[in-house]
Amino acid sequence: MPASPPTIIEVAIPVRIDQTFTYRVPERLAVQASAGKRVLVPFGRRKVTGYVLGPGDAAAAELKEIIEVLDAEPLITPAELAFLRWVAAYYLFPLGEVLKTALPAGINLTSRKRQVAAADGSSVTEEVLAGGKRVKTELFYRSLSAPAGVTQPRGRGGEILTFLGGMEEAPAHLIRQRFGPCAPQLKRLRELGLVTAAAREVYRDPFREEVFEHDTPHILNDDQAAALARLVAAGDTAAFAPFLLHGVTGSGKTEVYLQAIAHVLSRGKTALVLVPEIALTPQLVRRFKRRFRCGIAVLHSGLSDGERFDEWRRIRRGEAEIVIGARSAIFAPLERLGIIVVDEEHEGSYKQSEGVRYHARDLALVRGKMDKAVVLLGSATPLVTSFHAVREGRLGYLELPRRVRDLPMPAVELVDARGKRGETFLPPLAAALAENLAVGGQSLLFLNRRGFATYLVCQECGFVLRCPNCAVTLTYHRRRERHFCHYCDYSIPAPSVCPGCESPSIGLLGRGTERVEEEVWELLPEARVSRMDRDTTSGKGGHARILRGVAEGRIDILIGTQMIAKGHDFPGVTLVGVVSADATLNIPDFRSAERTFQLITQVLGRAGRGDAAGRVIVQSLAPDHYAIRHAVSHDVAGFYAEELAFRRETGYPPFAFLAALHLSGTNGAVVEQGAEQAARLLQQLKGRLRSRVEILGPVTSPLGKLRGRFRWQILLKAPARSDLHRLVSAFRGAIDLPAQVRLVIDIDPVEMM
DNA sequence: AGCACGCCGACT
DNA sequence: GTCGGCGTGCTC
Repeated sequence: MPASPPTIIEVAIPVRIDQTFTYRVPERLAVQASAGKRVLVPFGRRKVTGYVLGPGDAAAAELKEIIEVLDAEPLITPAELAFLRWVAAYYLFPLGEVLKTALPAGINLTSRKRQVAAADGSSVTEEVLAGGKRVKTELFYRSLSAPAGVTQPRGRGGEILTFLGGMEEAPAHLIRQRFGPCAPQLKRLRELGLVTAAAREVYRDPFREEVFEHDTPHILNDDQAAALARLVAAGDTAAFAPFLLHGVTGSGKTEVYLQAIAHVLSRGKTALVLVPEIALTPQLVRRFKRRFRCGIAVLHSGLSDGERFDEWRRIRRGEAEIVIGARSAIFAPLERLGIIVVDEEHEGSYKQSEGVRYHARDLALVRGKMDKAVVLLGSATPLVTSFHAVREGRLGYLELPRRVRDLPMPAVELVDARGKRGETFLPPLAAALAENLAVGGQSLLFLNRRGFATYLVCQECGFVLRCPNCAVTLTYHRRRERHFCHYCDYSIPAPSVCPGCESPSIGLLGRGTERVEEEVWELLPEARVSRMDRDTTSGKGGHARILRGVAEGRIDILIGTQMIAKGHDFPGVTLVGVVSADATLNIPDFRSAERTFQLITQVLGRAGRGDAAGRVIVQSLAPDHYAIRHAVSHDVAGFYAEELAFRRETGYPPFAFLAALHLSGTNGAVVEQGAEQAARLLQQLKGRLRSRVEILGPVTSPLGKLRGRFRWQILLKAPARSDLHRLVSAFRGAIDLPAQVRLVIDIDPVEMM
């Protein structure tokens, strides 16, 4: 006998409360209200969208009735729900919020209270239901044989008719694109009975306009072929199989992704490709569209809500076999998932730091394990934790040690800049820039700091210009004649005298890309110079404009921040100069050496053209530091060995697990009290649980005050993940902070295998 | 996260 | 005298 439909259901609501809710289902909705669908429910004084988890327990509390079932079919499968439950439990975030994050934005209905002017002039509060993305429809035109007595119209109407005659049918946007605004003509054609129009559901496709030429798989070199063979073998076992694809820059990792995915598709499975940032998706999508004729969907935050909803629906319906997207694409509703590729797995942008604080790189491994898929982490500079997992045998190792066509690694010259802080270009770099310009080569200059000068200091009284909201110095931007806070965007006009003592002897110290640009003008006035950083790429297509300039040879020297180190191909670049390799080395973070090594290695990989290895000059104030030494000698294994020794000694990941509790608020004293209260509770719980977690703090966050909020943090270090998780969960259940103090729990992303 | 209730400062 | 600031509590 079939189970009778539940009359009581458990519902997850997207609010910051760590509990689910139970509702009654009226008889008329009983059959429809199944797990995975959305329901509109009364919640407090408003109506909100919730997610049905399954049958509920008749609790003691009085239950409200659901108002409506919003979906005909479930939005998520039981397997997806299991994954999202894992995410909620692991990151200590309410399941309803996790579900909302995983689903396309803007689909939910909520009631809002609004002040509405009444007829008599007074105002009344009115409840309005808002939200809910709809499917988009478009008119499709089709030509008919002309009815008797109707002559073919002249002018634009006739042109359109001829155009339609040559094809089955055409959507309105295509006609508009070819003929410009033509609504009156189309209306006339319909009235004459020469065309018919039918509304049809369409997808808002971000790549609609483009046509793609096909290409065929490239021939692999021996390393690529060996890597592919292992991926193919793993794919055929249909078991969870995680790999690190460690390939030097230019070694052809993407071609391995493409062919591994082709194999997965041939087995009737699907593929998910994660990329670190939106700017890199178009070029990758084009490469995929040229190779594959199956459905490819794109998911990232740069799409409009409508586009994202449509891409999501295509995937949900099984119309896309490949999904390419940024971190949130880890939640893509792909079924029969065969492979997850995480490109540039070391990139920090895989970490979501608002709302649900997940790490997509880690979740790829979790989801891959649940779905029995191959997980392929690709990088030229893998995370230290990934490298360690390889050594422990938890991650398969695929190596591409050579560049395609056996292009040699660039020759790197390390220049000791100690005692020469005032000089932007030491003689070797200045000479190399001039030589390269003379022979018509392109150069890249890398400095990971934007603006002109890092800070303003008074030579008279020692005053340093700082942000009133954040504990950082203000960076001087010459073009805009202002000092900016790079954390909160606060700015003030550049003062001409010291704001403290009014002395005119103020100095601008520390250099950024803007100043490097100026100094290149002075050094090489005939060079065509451009700069690429957040200040010059802010507008729409700002990225593309500069990249095109370089590609078309209109730029001799490109100066940039880490933007130029990542992903983009600069095929004509024969010289790379690192102005100061140390800018990122001294930030107070145990990962700063790792980040510096990765950044330098990535930027070195930009050198080389055709079959010629490029030339690289690295200026450094710390030429003996192991991160810089190993980066310039391309000694990846050497760096990891030293970094792992350092991590072992200091007790950082992968030899310990971390969590951070961030407390913030506008009242410093209250936040500090909250932090102390939290630390005391942690100590108590630690004793009770006999936990081996180390509790550091409370301490003020590195930035103390950020964007006007006071910040304190408590760091937790544990030898085992389970230990850490038990303590933090217990803490979260027990803590009762004043409402002004906001608590954010950051479970540090470390290896998940 | 909203949303309303509630209790203290500067305004028509 | 009220408008409105945000501190506090609640949501099946």
